[in-house]
Amino acid sequence: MQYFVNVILPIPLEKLFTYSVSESEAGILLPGIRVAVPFGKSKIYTGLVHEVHNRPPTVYEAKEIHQILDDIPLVTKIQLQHWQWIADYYMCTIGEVFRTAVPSAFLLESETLILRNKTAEIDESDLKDDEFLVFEALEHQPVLRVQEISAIIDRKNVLPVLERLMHKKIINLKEEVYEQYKPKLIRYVQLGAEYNTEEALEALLKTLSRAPKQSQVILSLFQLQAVTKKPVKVTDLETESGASKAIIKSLIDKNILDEYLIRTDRVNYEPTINTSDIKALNEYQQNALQDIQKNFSENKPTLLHGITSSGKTEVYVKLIEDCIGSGKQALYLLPEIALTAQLIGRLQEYFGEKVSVYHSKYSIHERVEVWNNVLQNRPKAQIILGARSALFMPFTDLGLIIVDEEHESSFKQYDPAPRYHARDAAIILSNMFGGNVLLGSATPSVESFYNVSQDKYGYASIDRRYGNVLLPDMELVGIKEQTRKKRMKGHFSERLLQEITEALHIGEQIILFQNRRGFAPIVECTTCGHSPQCPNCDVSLTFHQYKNQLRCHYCGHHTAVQQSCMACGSPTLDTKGFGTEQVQQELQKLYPDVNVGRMDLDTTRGKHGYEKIITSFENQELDILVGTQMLTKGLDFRNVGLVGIMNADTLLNFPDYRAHERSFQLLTQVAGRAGRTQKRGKVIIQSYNPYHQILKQVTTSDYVGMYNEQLYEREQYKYPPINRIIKVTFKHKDYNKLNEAAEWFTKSLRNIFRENVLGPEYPPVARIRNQYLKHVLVKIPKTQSLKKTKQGIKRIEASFNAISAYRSVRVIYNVDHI
DNA sequence: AGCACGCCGACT
DNA sequence: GTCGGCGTGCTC
Repeated sequence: MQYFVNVILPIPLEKLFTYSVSESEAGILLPGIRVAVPFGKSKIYTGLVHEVHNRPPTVYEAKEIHQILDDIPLVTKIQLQHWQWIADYYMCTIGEVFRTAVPSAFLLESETLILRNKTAEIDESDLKDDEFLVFEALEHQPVLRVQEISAIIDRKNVLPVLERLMHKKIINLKEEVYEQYKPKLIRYVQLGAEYNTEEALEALLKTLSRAPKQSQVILSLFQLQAVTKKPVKVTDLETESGASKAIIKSLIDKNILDEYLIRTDRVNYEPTINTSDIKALNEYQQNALQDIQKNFSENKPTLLHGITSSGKTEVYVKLIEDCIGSGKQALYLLPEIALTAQLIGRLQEYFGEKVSVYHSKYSIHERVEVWNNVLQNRPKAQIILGARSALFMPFTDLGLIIVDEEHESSFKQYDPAPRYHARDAAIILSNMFGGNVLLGSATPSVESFYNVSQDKYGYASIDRRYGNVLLPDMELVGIKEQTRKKRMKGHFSERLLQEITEALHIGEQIILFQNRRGFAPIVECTTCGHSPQCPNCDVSLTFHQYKNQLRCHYCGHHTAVQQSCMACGSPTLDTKGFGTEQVQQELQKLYPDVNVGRMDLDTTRGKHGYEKIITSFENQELDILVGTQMLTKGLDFRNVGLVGIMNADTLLNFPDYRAHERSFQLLTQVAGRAGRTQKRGKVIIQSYNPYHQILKQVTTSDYVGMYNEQLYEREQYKYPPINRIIKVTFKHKDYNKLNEAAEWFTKSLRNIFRENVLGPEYPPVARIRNQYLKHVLVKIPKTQSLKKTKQGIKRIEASFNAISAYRSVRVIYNVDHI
């Protein structure tokens, strides 16, 4: 009897790959165990066992697996099912899901190592120059990597050289597979065993009397041990004694100190946090909770519609408590940016060590540890708090998923595949466990509210702010007239400045929102009208004053700012539009004594980027915070009295059927940052068109009005949630080829789907990173089978790929594109 | 996706 | 002549 495994590889190929295994291996292997397998001529990949079977492939000889990497499955059966759903629904391969779902440390890579072959006789004169260089390098270093060889002989293609050396029996090649994950070891020290007696110790101190630094280290060690009775970390000893690493090392070398290593968890929390009791819910929260529980008893996903600062988190906490009380795991999903120390701290306050955090700013090692803790259903990972990718944790008994800020578009992954929506995928996952899902938002997505109206989701609401704080007072300020009459100071209306001065005067903090980073999006020559463009993308370069650079926000290209026009040489350059940098600068000029901070992509790089800014604003080291939409994501500042929106028009005029919905959500969310305590907050919205319907709906908090209007429009134009959409993107560096290919594909689509095919159309930015783009939209009416539609599209793709001229054009599907 | 193989221009 | 450029096809 022969044995085989079907393996998922982390590549965008539809099929699984079959490898042969021995009988004993077949006895060990289970779906979800990783295996290292040879793939192609020389690579070794990490694959995931999908099935163990006895059916030999008919048209090819199966290769043998290289190695088994786990003794128990790393991925659960439910996960594999869930992955398959994602792959089918979002039109990608299960391999692509595999790639994003597991921490990258689980995907081993192979690397070719070059070793010296000691057995053969070498005739050095027989070697060519480059061969000699490699030979010589191997005399000094036992192992070389391909990359290093490439550097030594200063050439990209090293294979011919290596082949010749192999032939001359000078080197051996070895495929090294290595685990990227290494347990974290902490170095501890203790006094050497021979100094355990008092006499020996005294003698030691005496000998060290002429080495004051060293004896200080010993004394510090005693002090530390006296305090804690626990093993002493080398790092602690360093800080306590003030001695350098070298001094401690010399003591270790002399065997006066013993060094030893202990394996630790990276994801430990300081156990100093006192878990506090969960706050009692007020009447409105209590009602909402009851509604939710009623829907949960029918296993219905439920939307919690609670206005900003109505205390949704307390309701979540209560539900989590119930969930973990019954021994199940809970998942709390948030948009990436809202995952701040603030919220993590708040949950830890209630649940202590049971909370683990998982998101992209955590290192690959930390992610592996959280993964293992969840897989083993350890108490410390009973509650997972994370961004959309936390959905892929290997839960064994998931009772509850909370999707907070449900309307956030960042729950939908845009690039690369799988282009999944974490909210929707969460509902599917929860179904597989028979658990419950709660979607929370102050401004629910039109989709979710529609699903409530269709009785697909349950509904609960809180329409009172916590502590009965009033919703902020919102004021629209038209700036068209003021601009014309030159009565604006920079981008500030008199009204806004008045309120800022007032707020500063009474010591309140201010948030100013401008949804564009940098200083100005366009630099223009006043003489010839030329403006610098990105060489790789079809966009103008954004001026960043702070670095005196022109930057492309699509590909990252940047150049220094030119003093005169590149086209005509005229020195009169002007900027158009404005971003957060400019707002910050203008403020600084208007209020020289005030501390103005800025929060956007440029100031929040790095693992603790957000936290630094948020903390200093919280601690009131900053009086005014200027920022992009990052500011809207669930931050809770106590002392903000005024929120200013610099220019609402850029949001409203976005060329997208969702622009109005999104503007409503964004503006409502920013406005909600004002006045979270007793005093009523103030919001000023500047706009060229203050009579815009959406702005009116924002100021009157008319969510239902916005929803009805949007639904009417979407019905008219057949957009979601009435219809489903699949966006097909074509991508190629050759403009003409792209057009031809897109035209061909669209024509075929139109043959089947008729008027429900839109395009092909260039996106607003038609070229990114030297690749031209074209979009086609396929609308799918309620009555049309989604599955059949996808099959139809896939069939067209198959014939498309059969045309050799088109094959190199990338086709990208985005199901339910936002 | 990688990554080899294969066929063409520009340089030691 | 070699080197590396990119188009093409395959991977159990």
